[in-house]
Amino acid sequence: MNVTIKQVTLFVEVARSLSFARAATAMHLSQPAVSLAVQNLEQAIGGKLFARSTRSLELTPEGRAFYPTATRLLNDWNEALDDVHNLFTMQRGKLNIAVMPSFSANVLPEFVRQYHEQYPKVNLSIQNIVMDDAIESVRKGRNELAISFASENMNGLDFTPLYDVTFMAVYSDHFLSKLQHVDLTNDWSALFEFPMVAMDKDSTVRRWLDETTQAHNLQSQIVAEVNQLDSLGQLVSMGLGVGIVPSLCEGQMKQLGLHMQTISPEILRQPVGVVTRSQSPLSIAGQGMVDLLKSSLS
Amino acid sequence: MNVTIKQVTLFVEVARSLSFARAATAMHLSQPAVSLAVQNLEQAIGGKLFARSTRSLELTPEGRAFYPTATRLLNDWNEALDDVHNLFTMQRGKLNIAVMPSFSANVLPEFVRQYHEQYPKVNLSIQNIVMDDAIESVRKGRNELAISFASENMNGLDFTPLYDVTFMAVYSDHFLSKLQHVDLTNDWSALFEFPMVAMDKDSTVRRWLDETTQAHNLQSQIVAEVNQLDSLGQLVSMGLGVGIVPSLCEGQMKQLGLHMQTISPEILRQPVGVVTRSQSPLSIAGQGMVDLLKSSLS
DNA sequence: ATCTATTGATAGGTATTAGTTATTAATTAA
DNA sequence: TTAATTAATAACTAATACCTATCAATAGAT
Repeated sequence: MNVTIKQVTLFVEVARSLSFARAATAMHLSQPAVSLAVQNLEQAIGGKLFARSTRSLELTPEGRAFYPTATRLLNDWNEALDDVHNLFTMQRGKLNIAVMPSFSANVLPEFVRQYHEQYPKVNLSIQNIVMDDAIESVRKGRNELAISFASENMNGLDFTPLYDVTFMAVYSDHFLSKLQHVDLTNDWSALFEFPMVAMDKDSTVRRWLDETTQAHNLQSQIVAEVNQLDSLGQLVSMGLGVGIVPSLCEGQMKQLGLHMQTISPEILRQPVGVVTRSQSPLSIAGQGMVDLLKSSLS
Repeated sequence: MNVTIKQVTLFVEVARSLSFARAATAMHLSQPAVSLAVQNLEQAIGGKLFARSTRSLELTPEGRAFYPTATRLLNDWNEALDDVHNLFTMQRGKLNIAVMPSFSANVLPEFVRQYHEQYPKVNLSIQNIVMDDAIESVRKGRNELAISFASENMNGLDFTPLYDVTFMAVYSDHFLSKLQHVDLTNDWSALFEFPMVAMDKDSTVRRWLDETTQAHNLQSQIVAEVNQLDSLGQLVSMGLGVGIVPSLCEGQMKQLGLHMQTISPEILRQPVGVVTRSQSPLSIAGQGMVDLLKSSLS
């Protein structure tokens, strides 16, 4: 016979109440059931835990020695199972995610607030890194998921699109008179007559911009390169030139007193989505994140 | 369904081997049995521990989180049960006993050696106190058993006699010529013609001696009172007088170069035995002690 | 693409175990 | 001595753990 949780539980209950009958009613069992269970436990561990006569019941020295150990075992057991259960019901848990900068600067704060409201016990760790690194961190397993554009190399990764990012022209008062009546929605080439402030060469946004201008045989006059969208906004606001930024940044740019205008959406349109590992299942906390992203961003 | 040890054991085994089939053979079960057990466990804790398809098996994030906890639980469990088992097989254990001085000075050392040889893992704690305190300590539960004479008040205590202690006369060369031809076995009154070294008034041995002399209308000339048998021996060896000591001390006295002679045994004869609590059962280690005492001292 | 081998899930039946009621034995209190 | 209480035992029943047989899915080989 192997020792079971139930046997030890019953031992503790009998030891506590010093009565087989009372322990039985407390555990919703019949008295013989408890009697048998304790007998089996005693046989399994090779000695008596109780000294019993029909009218008196007490622990043997070994029973007395085992009692605190037994309660500790049961407590540990229940606590551990509770912990896993809470993991599933998302009352606890830890979720590591990676987020690309353009998302983190704009949509993320409000989104994190929502997530935390819904899953308050989940410890959320957000890593703010460039797209390629974000995707790589998911591949390596350091983060459970990433929110970013889709990359070319997505071997072993799943991409769940959330929404498409379009790009907008941004400019200051300086260019207002020349641009406010131009319809960039149909033809964005007019934009290339102006000096331009762009992101660094290694930025994904810049790469797409270059590819697209090349494909359309356009020539851009880039007068400044920066490595942050915010810096780009600063330079544009100084009248250095116009810029092309993800529409997500609209709020950010307008705070700098800049004007924004939609450009032909078919040209520069990129899906933003959730990157996860193909084989690895998501944790409950991670699945909750994906669900919330889907419902609140589409 | 309640979570069982077996279920968690199987979870750990499957997680370790990353195969239901291998885990099954390792645990001497069929594959469906393992499958069912893990399913039941998953249902009990409210979520999946494994992400399984027919050709690939891996832990979910929750399963990964639970795995170390599960192994810890199982280790604790087995270790605790081993501990109790060892308590019963006396590979471990602690035994507190009280021993009265006259026993501890003579018989005890060799006896402890025997006990330790037989039960090497038992941590034996010996308290060396006077008879009444020894008995009281058992009543209070501070010691599991005591080796001593029987006391008058033994309410709630059991006394298991081991052997009878007789008393002997002890004297130095100084009294040799006068005593060596006297037959104290039949008539000990001759002893009272000599000055006597005795134990303190509060010693049990002294009390019995006084009671017995009074009952026989004898008059003792006590020239010195000491509180230790060894001191008594010292004074006797200086020729101060004769003494009456438990026969157990024969060796101790002869080492001091003293002579010993049996006195009429019916007069001063006291049973030495094991004192235990009536209701409380003995620990296995304690029972072993009693058994050894019985077999080696009777 | 098709076939084969492998692996986990499912279904149905059986053996084992856990739990039940009824009864007995022992012991204390009246 | 009797009544009441308590744990152990016996005999039976319900629950469940486990087995065999089979199915479904998939990766790798042909």
